[in-house]
Amino acid sequence: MKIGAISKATGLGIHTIRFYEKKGLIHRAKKDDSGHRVYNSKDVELLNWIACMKNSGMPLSRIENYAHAFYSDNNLASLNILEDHLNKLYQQQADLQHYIDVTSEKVARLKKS
Amino acid sequence: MKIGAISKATGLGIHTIRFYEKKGLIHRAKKDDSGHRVYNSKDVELLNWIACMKNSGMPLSRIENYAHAFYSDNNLASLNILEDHLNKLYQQQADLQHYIDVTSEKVARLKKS
DNA sequence: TAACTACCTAGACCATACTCTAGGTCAAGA
DNA sequence: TCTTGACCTAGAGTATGGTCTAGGTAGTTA
Repeated sequence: MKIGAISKATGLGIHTIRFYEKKGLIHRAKKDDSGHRVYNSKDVELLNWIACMKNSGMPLSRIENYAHAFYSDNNLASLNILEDHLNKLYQQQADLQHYIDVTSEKVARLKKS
Repeated sequence: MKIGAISKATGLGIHTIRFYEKKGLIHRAKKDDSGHRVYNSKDVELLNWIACMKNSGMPLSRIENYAHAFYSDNNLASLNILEDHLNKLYQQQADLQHYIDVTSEKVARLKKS
């Protein structure tokens, strides 16, 4: 699987994947005889997780921690990071609920006036 | 009320408030005899809303639309923007729930292994 | 063989949203 | 009067996260 294929599989752009590699977010991919990057299903799995975490607002610096744990096959470390992430998502959920409440209230007030 | 006071009142930095003014997000403030910006309670209200919308992920370009409606005292326009914003918040809520589900599942799986 | 496509590298460029600096004014307190 | 602190302007610098360009290689297709 080359970069174009994994790009399609994960929804991340080719430039973005190379950018993540350059940043150290993902490991330097193995290259085939032509010097083209080669990916496997584990890479797809990781990049899909990266996309998921990114979309839920995790900064790349934190995603990098998760990626390191993922590569080290250190389930405990991965678990810690994911639980931490989950807590952040719950916090986000609470904040979001607050913004929804405040905004709904304002909408209701405007509708009455 | 000068810029330092409104900064404390809204939690936005002094530089940030001047930056918002420069961007056209908020109106150019009136100046006193010393050339210092003067704010009133309506400005506090708007800046608090801006902070709220910003924290819930609205880009400044969209916040600007709301600010224009706010200044024009056009309740209908404000209402439209706020309802639109509310819909985006609900969408965010659904997305967030999805990320929570997926992450919880992964956490549960890791705990079993 | 020529064109076409996907890939490569290094590095420039972009958008967003600040954040700070330099150099200066002004009013009040010691 | 001198110093301190809050303010001013214009513009430079920073952080994040991409996105694109130039110039080139390699394999496949007409």
